[in-house]
Amino acid sequence: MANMAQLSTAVYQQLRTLPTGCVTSYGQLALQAGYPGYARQVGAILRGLPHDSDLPWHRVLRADGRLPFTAGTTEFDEQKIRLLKEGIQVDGDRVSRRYFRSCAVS
DNA sequence: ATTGTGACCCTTC
DNA sequence: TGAAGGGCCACAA
Repeated sequence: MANMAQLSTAVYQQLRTLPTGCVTSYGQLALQAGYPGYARQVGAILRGLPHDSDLPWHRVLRADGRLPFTAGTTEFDEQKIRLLKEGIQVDGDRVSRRYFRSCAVS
């Protein structure tokens, strides 16, 4: 089990540290927040974010690098635009893995 | 108590 | 690369 209240808090805090130009996955985010195995709940949390939130929700993708929304939907376009605006190359409905959290030099 | 439902993930072909 | 199958966990009905 887990206290969802602090899970969301931990997730918010963790997400806040994700630098511009970097992306991560739901699973990684959950892990870094201290809740391994809670990827789905992370999704549920982001789903509940107000549309005008300051948090970089768009930097969270699936583990395989694809966007979580079906191509064509407004949500999909919104996220894609935000990513491109940060200089993250989006190829169709996915992003190259090198953008994943090791923004550090390679 | 059971069942279905996700902005999910991983291992194996 | 990509599909399939199974695992995962909180929540609502």
